Amino acid sequence: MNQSIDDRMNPNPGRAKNKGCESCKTIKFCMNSWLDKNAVDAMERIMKRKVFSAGRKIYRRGNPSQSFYVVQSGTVKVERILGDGRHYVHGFYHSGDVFGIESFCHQSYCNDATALDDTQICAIERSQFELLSATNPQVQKMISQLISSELRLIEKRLIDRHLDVEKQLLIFLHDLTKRCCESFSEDRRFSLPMSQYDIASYLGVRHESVCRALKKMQRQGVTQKKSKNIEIINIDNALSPLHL
Amino acid sequence: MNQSIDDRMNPNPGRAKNKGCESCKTIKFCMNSWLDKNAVDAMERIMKRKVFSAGRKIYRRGNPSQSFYVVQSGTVKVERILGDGRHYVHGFYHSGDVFGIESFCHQSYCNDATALDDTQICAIERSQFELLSATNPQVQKMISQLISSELRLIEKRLIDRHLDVEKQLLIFLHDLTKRCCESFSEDRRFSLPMSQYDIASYLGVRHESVCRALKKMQRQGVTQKKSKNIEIINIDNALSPLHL
DNA sequence: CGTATGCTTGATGGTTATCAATTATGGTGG
DNA sequence: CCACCATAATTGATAACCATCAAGCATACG
Repeated sequence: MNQSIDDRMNPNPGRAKNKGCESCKTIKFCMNSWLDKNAVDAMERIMKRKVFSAGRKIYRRGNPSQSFYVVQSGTVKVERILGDGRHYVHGFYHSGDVFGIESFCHQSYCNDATALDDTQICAIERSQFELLSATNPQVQKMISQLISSELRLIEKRLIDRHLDVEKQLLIFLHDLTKRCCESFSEDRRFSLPMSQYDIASYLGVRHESVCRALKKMQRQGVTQKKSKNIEIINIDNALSPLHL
Repeated sequence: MNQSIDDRMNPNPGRAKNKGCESCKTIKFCMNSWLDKNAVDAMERIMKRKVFSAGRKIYRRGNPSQSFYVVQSGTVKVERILGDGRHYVHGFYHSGDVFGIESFCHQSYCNDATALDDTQICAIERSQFELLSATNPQVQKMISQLISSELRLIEKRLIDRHLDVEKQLLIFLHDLTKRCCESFSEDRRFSLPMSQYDIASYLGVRHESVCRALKKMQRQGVTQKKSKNIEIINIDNALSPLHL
């Protein structure tokens, strides 16, 4: 409850040079894939690149929701603390993901957003975005599509929540692998950017359960761990009975 | 799996006379509350009223999602059958609710929609709606707001899913009371439009658990049952420790 | 009046929350 | 470079909750 202790809000986040979306590695994931050249150019003019170091807050619940964001590199955790003290993780966002959309139709942010890594993001101001959207139907449609994507993701989690912890964790790691490893056939070793506590909050279970499930997967040879890195060995076989 | 047995799709649904939104009892809940007089008139011209009797399908998963809908009276269940055979209930929709929005950004419907009562609805064709939306920023914004509302509801369910069945059921009945009873201070007796199986699918639990929880609430005097009617006696006291 | 569907109840086992305690890890300052 | 601290991860024991299976009852509907 003592906010000042954990107050890591970045008072003056680093600002990266705007090099243009053409040079951005995330362009193939980014919202620009919805848009034609003209719209991309217009979007590019209203995007501001920023850098946050690990642990910094990007926005905070209750602040006016003036922008939404695209992750260029790194990982962002979007969460809030519930009335009963639990942490609810709305989502983890990786390179190419759009976040802050859950608050787009609200005056103020519903969640806190925190950089888990050193993270580069593109900020899009809503006021400028709405000017653009008023004249460009592609841009209009984009925002509905983005909110709709969030809806699908949350609904998927709602449906998966009846599965036992181990299966939920398999699905979580599988999705993470798809996001974090460039190509799926390549190296599947990566370090988990979030803590077991974060994963537990995301899945709605206790951190002890996450720990035990991870251990069990290692014993069964589904994953391997070397220091902080995790490697997915044969997750597909483990997932196949799940009717995904 | 034998679809024809349960094939209750209405081949030729009744069509109610369009009397205009002014005379519609749901106007205070309806999407029209977002819009000014001009936009309401325009919406009114593209809305078609239809009647479905209990058990009829309004749309079906996989069909092209040409319309979305507002409930005038009655109750609509939106659900789909998952890969493992479970029924997942996306939502129940009552007077004034908008449904079909979950499929707005898709080519085809993601779910089946079924009338649980004799139900009157307004259908809004997407093609006509998008023409309207291209020139009217209020209408544009409305669709984002509607999808965003669905997102909030689903997220609420995701968060509540860790609660035990009895608490989830309390919350469910509380929400239902707010929707089904005109004023909250008035009579809180109403008949549940959906089966215990439906409620169980909505909450992601077994129907036996729903039955036991309902019985327990009756024993504790939280609810009373007379034939098919249920009456909420003192749900607020039961809900107060839940930090809602 | 028979059948289908929904509802009810009991017994049992499995999964996870909970509480408690210990070990590892990373970062900080001396 | 090491000692120290805070945080994260681990492990064990126990109890609560719910799924599951099975069987019987109620209700509606033709």
